[in-house]
Amino acid sequence: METTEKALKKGQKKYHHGDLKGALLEAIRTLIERDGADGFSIAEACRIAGVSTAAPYKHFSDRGDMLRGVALLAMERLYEAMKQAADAHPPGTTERIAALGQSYIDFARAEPGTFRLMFGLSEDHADDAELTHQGDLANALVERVVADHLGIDPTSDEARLRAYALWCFVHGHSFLSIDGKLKDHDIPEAALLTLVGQAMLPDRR
Amino acid sequence: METTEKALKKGQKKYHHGDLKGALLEAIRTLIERDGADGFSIAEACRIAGVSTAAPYKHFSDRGDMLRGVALLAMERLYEAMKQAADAHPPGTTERIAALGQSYIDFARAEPGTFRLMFGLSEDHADDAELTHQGDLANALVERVVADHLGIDPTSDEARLRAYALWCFVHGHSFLSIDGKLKDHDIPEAALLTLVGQAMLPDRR
DNA sequence: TGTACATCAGTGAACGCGCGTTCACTGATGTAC
DNA sequence: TGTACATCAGTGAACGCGCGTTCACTGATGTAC
Repeated sequence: METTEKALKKGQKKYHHGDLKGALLEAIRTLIERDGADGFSIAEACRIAGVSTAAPYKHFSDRGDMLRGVALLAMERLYEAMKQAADAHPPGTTERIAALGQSYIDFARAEPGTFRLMFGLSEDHADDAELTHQGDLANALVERVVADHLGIDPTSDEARLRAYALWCFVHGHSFLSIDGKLKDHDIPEAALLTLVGQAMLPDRR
Repeated sequence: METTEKALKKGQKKYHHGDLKGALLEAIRTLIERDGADGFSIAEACRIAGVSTAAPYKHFSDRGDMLRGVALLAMERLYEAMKQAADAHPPGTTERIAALGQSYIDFARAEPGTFRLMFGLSEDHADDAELTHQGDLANALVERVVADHLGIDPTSDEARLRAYALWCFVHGHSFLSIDGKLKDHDIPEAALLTLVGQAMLPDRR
């Protein structure tokens, strides 16, 4: 490790990469943003990471496994962003709901290719435990925030229904936005979030 | 034409296909449902249609043009389905809003691959006149139905905002549904549509 | 009604391409003694 | 502290593959006369 760091500092090439898995995931993510999840190639990711095309197979079983890795990391990041957004406002406020939705929309806009991957991957990895778990976390967070807002039980049918309705709306807007369907609409986003938040989740302050 | 029909009835192979363009579009649509828009291959569509791999280029400029053709037809069909759903109920009723939304959701579920194509195609064909026009038609329909429901001007900001909000919701639910994110949710769809319809578009009967 | 002809929707063979994956290998690393 | 060694993350060359697209061509069609 000592030796590795020295070599790094001197800028020498080293036989062992140090964090090839992380570097590949980042390279693939970049390529996905440029070419889409179906357009990226392992060969190009290897070129970016500066390794041979056989190297990734020490860390991933195949192409699908690489995409899965990118999607899982992205879901973790999305969850963190949503959590921070919600925590930034007190429970029961329209601002909290709006911030939660906005964090989701912002993520989709910042990484549209990765965002599409996260949801398009489903068919191949429908019963992947880690992906499912990460999705459940985000879903539970929305249900908790919505239930807090309405002052009801997070596990009640109403909380789950309203949380899902909110998610649908935010998800749909995110997709329409990154797919360019919003261009000629000039819809004010703040007004949109306020309308939905207040219509479906009446403020109880 | 006479000769062609005779040949058809006798089941003979004929040099000229008759409607190769239509047959290819249908073959491609089938493959898109099986393999996704990025997964379909021209070669396989040709095998299905029973022609050589060079034949499609008499009708389409390239691969992208073929996808564009499928998307355009699909958008026309979706628009017709939405129109029929709306026309089946009197203006101002919650049923009309619900039926309009349901027709959209049903289309997504019936042809998920094609549905994804219609919205994922945007980047390459952002300024395609026909695709844009077809999209505008559907959007105007939603705005008209929403405005009728609320008894307001379809071109008003409020009508456009509420129509877009409704679209977001239905679009998001459609995607989450076909991406399998609904599996563990067991959300009752009727309750969902009613909640959203009544919350965002109060019934004025 | 019959014939000559222009049109153009098809053929089928070929092309170059970059891909995902595998293979036997090499050499840096950390550890046991 | 020095050495022998197991480990395993890397190499680089090769593979077979199916793809999208192009080409000169062929032959069915409809039309002008």
